[in-house]
Amino acid sequence: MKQERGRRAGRGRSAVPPEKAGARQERKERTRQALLDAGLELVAEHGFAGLSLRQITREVGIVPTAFYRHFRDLDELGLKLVAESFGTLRQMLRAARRDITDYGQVIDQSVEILEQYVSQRRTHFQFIARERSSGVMVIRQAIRWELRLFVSELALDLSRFPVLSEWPAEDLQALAELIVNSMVVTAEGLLDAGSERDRQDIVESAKKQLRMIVVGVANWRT
Amino acid sequence: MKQERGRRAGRGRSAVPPEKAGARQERKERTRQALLDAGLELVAEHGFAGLSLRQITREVGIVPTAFYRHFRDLDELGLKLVAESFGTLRQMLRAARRDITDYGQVIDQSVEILEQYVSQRRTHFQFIARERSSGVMVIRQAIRWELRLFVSELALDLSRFPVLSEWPAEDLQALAELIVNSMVVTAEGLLDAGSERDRQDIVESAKKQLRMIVVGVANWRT
DNA sequence: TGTACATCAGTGAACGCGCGTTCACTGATGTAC
DNA sequence: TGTACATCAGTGAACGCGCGTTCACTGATGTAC
Repeated sequence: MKQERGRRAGRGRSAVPPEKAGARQERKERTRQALLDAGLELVAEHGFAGLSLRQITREVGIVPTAFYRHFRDLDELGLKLVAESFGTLRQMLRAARRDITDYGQVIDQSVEILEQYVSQRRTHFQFIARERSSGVMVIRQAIRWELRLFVSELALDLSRFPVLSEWPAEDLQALAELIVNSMVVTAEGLLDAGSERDRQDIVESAKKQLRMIVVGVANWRT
Repeated sequence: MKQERGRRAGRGRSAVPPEKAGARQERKERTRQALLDAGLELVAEHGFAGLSLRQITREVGIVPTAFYRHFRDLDELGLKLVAESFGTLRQMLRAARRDITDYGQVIDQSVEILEQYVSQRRTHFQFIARERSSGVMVIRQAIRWELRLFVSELALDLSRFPVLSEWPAEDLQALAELIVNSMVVTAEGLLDAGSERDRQDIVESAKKQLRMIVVGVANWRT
């Protein structure tokens, strides 16, 4: 997490590493990403409202004032984290489109993909789950907006299923919302799961819930 | 929100109001409730993590140090707010048990009761929705725990429906979870709704989703 | 009913702390000739 | 290839601010006689 530069800070006159190689721009980009990573990590611990600029720069190993070379303020960093996190969500949706071929196993496979992504990109899911309802207005609104887009994208995917191809847009939207909400709650559960047993219970419950929804869908008349 | 005492603070030597009537205990209780109310109000604005003891006491009109006469720290006040908020949720569940008699209208009536409670006890719902996923561990855990209890209570209610009386406990639990999650998300939506139009869309979508779930339930085989 | 003492909710001064932000700076990297 | 100047990521001192918490206090209310 910390850059090697960090350990050197405060020793010599300058914190810039002596190695000649690498463009200035590249190093700036590396620092910027380190700030984003540290921010994400700290949000997972204390929530965005509990985040401090000094804490982030301390983690990265630069002086607090250097933060302003990369972001106007904490909110700007937060919005970048929103974008980054939804990038991961979309990646997951693409993986689902790609990997789910057998419609008979669509539920099990969906939940497994979710499980895999939650464990691999833990902090992104944590960020969205936490800040979706947080007290920091600008972040909350950005997440709500992205989530609405995400629901629409899923609704489009769903319309490709034979059973759903004739459904009115409203119904598809409501269904996609129901699924996304269940997925978000499942992800939150997985993030908080204390044991392997917890994890399996949550996965089983999520599958059961999706199955109920699918049974509802199969028998639905608008 | 402010007690009349508040406006007098800082004028005379003592902030205690001159009126003789009322036991000391009663006045203490009034201050305590004023602290809880002010806390709830401020959480709705900035989230619990953005709450400050000084802000609360300023709102109530007492000096910061007097806070300690009522609560050990902010967390203790927060936990009281969790209890208070779930009191409202249980009251709503009782209202549903009492008022829903026609099973044909169970969905419309449930959503209407939710709508009514959300608008009447706005801050309690806001508190639960916000802090359920917040970065403040002790509050988050308390809410999770209460929410799990609440799901079990609903599962018990559901088991009284003829269609569900033969369901295994696991399935009932999963169904109750699905319903509670949808309700929580619906409540969050209602809290954020900007216009009457928004509100109606959310209500319609919630009803549609519950109907899908009910159709699923009617055709369910474990 | 009156008096002497105990209780305790609220006071106000004081503290040390971490915060975000400003500012003039430094020195390695980049560029023009 | 060498020199002179520009750029700019990171520095470090300084600021004012609101915070939680401590402490000894005050004076209205409560109680015992």
